[in-house]
Amino acid sequence: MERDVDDWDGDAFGEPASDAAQTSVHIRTNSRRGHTNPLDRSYPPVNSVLRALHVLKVVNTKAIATVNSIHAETAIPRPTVVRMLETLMHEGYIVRDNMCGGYRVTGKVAELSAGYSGISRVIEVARPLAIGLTRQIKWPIGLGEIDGDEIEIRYWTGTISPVVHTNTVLGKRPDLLKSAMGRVYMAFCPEQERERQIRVLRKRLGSELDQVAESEFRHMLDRIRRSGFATRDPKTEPTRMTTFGVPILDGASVAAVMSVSFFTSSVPLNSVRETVLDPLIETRLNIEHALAFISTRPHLDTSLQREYDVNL
Amino acid sequence: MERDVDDWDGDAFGEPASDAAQTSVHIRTNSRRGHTNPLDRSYPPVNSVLRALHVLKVVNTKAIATVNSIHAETAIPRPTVVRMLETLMHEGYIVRDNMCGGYRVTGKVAELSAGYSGISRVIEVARPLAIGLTRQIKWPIGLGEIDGDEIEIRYWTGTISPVVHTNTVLGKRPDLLKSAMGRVYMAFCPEQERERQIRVLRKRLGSELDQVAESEFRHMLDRIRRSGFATRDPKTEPTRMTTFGVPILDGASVAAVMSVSFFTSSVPLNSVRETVLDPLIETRLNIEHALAFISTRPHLDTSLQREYDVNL
DNA sequence: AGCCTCGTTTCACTGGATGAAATTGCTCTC
DNA sequence: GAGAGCAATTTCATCCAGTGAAACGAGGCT
Repeated sequence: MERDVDDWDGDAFGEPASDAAQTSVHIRTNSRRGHTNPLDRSYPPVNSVLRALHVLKVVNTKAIATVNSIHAETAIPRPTVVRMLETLMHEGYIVRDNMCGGYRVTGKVAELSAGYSGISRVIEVARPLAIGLTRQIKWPIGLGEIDGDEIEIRYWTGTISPVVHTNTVLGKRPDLLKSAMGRVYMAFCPEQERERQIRVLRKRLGSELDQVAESEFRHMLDRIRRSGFATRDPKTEPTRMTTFGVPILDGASVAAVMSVSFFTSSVPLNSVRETVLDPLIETRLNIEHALAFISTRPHLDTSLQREYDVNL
Repeated sequence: MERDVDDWDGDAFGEPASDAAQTSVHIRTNSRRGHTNPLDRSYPPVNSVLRALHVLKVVNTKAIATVNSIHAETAIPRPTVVRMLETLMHEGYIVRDNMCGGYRVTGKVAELSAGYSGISRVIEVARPLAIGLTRQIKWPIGLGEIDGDEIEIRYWTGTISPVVHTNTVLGKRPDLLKSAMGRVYMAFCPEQERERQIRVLRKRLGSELDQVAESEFRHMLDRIRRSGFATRDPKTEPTRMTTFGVPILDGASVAAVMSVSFFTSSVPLNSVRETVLDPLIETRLNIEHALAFISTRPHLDTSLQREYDVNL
């Protein structure tokens, strides 16, 4: 489809249109400047795919669905409804069952939504807040998650930060000992997980992590828990920058970790707390509130909905 | 595709092939005899739909997916991968985000699997057990769920019962006062729900449910809770048959209700317990165990999986 | 038995889906 | 900074996959 900046209302996504978007410059998926336009497309949608998804959605809203009831609700011709159903049956997401008198979804549909329970959900919630914070303080925000014995950085607002000219940090894997994200994860993760990770560190580092070093590390973690944030070891690269990290907690688990980096020389020491750290902590709290909200709101559960006594 | 009975291994579904299936007779979705063959198809699967589902499944398995990583895992050509991704973006299930360096699923994917949480899940678990019971005792088994102020029958093995020649009971809506399913629901549902349903009954029946009748009803529910099963009021149709109902509990909630019906005159009174009721109760316990098992088993959660310390 | 509804099957039609090739943009190394 | 390599996107000729009206058959209801 032809790209038209007027089709995109920046305010609809809680963020003003960037210069790049306003001038209809297409931002690629791996672009390091600007941000992708949610309405950008290279192709028209594939019609049969739209239909199959529509049929699947409708079958999910009914206990038992029939060809006729799906046709009535979707306006798709009956032979096409049958074709879509049989394609979904082929993949195991739906079964046809005359003992039910229709079609129903199977447990296998879980694989079509399982990915949302992880970092995708945190990013979806955190994204507008992180973008807002970068617009406010200029410095880039990162989001990462534990992956084995390292943190993997999954999100970074550096593409819209006016002070960022460096390469990306997406995909980078900061360690658990010296990085801000790693340290804050170790401080706030469940104790059993922390002990397990420390055993892994002992095994990997050998004499580099002797009893004295380990004791110092544990005391550092205590201080981080009390203060609520971690700092990257200043002897590690990039040495001209400071990085703070805070946890994103979802209940008792560390759903993600968040960081901010800035040139040490460009922020007066006595105002770091006010201009960088406190806004970071406030954004963390907002993200956690939003996560808690979507965890407790009523989910789409048709049986619950139908049991309500409707008083008109 | 051409139907070939040899392609279907009845044992794979825990049930022997019926005569109808063995002779390749096609059983329709609304057929009242025999059972549908899971491998029966009128059309070949739609290729673009298969690809889109495959792409969606793969994106769900990754935190952040790229065109190249999806191509590597699916063997789908890159332009086609982009086409499928953009179709899924069109429906809101996936977003492209250069701040993540790739594509990720959104919370909207929940609507592709939400339907499984209800009666579909109970039927999926209960189906082989109910079929086994009908094969054992000959009589048809029904499964229903509460829908507003009535039970809706969602499943019935009458299509394979050798003693059933009547019309179907699928879609029938037995009431909460006199039917076996309704009474057992009222006995075992949470107290708040029971009181709400009784208020609805008072409103609807007026003087037909005076204080004496209501008190008798409550005492009956007490007896049903103690005995573990309900019986249909013998004065209601079909009068020549007896129906027993038991609850299917999932935790504290009544996930479904299950019933068996038989000709009263064809089962000696002194052997009803042994030949009909006890097998029904045993099947109920097996279904509940299976439901509990799938509720607690580890779900597909990629972040949890990746955190395990792999000791090779 | 007759009529209506639902589910399935047929098959002529055509434009939508395809993917190799080209192009463009990004990453990494020296 | 330059250049090679890789990733993402775009182009467009091709053709058969997806379509759905019509027909058919099975099931429901009176």
